[in-house]
Amino acid sequence: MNNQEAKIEFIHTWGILGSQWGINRSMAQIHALLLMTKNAMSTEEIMGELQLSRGNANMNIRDLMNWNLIYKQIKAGDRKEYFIAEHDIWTIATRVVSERKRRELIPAIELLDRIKKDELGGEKDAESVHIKDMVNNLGDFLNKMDKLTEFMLKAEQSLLFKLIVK
Amino acid sequence: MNNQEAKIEFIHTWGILGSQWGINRSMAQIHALLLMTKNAMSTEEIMGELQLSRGNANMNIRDLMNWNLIYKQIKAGDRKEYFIAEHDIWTIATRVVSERKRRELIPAIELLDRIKKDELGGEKDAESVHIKDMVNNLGDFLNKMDKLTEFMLKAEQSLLFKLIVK
DNA sequence: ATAAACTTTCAATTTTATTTGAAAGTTCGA
DNA sequence: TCGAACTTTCAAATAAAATTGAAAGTTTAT
Repeated sequence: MNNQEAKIEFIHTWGILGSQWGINRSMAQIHALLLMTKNAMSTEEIMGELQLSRGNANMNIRDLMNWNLIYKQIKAGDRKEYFIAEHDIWTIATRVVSERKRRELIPAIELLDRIKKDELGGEKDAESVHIKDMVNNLGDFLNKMDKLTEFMLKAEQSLLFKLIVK
Repeated sequence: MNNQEAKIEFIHTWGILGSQWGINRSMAQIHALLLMTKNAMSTEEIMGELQLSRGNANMNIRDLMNWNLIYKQIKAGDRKEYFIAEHDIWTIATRVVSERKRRELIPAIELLDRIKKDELGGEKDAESVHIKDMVNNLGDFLNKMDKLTEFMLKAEQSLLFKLIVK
């Protein structure tokens, strides 16, 4: 019945959800914690709040920085590093899309390009033709998806949703 | 330099890619194999081709059927079940989007709805206001994403890409 | 009703991913 | 240059996920 409880519930469940879709629980929870925290937190504070080891906290904080989902913040007269989340949801979304593109889409496109270039032959039997068709179709589709993500990354949030969602 | 080699390379690498983005290797490989195979295959044939145990093959075949990415096919005068992949790339894409929506988006929307309804209080301090704002903004955004996936699922392929990709 | 042909289940095992925490590394002020 | 304050690394431990294969279950033809 108060916002502190809401925050705890959010962090807990976001961790479970994250782990269901392939993001490790610690990373999802650190992100959830920083999302719901207005000000920057130190590694110590994060470790304490989520009961994580130093190594685990450090490694997942670095991962989140690689995703550009959190930033380092320096406080004057303090040697500790503090971390603060990107709080703008549309910015978060574009960062996630851009990272998924880099990890999921690009390697698949590269695979299909390589196969097309190096391996596809001109055999005319039905199975061979099918393979060639599938490689081509899948390659074309993935390139369109790539364009689609580019569009989204360049578009303004309001434009995208006006266009699509009325 | 021939299509059979292309098929083998595709299956192998698709399995690795799949496992990098949270789909288990067996499932990704079975899907790749059936994608690249024109005709339906039996469990035995799949096991043989990919060197999987019966249990593993059976379980991942069932998963792929739950994703609606492969279908059971019965051959007259044969008791074995055969499996064939959905070969149309746009149809595959809509099935994947629809499954990811069900698994990734809906649970997150439900979490935020629940928090909004049951837990958010009216505290006025900066941290509490921040939590409330984030829950609301994230909830709104996820609902828009839900609309976006609905749009994609209803749209024709050509419409979507004409609209977005010129 | 039986048995052969086939599919599904699941406890045990193996593999992979995550987490820990102490040690090594770095930075900075005095 | 030293050492305190802090961050990073990484081998070992733990936890989670995938895989195996034999046993149990199901279906069908006779």
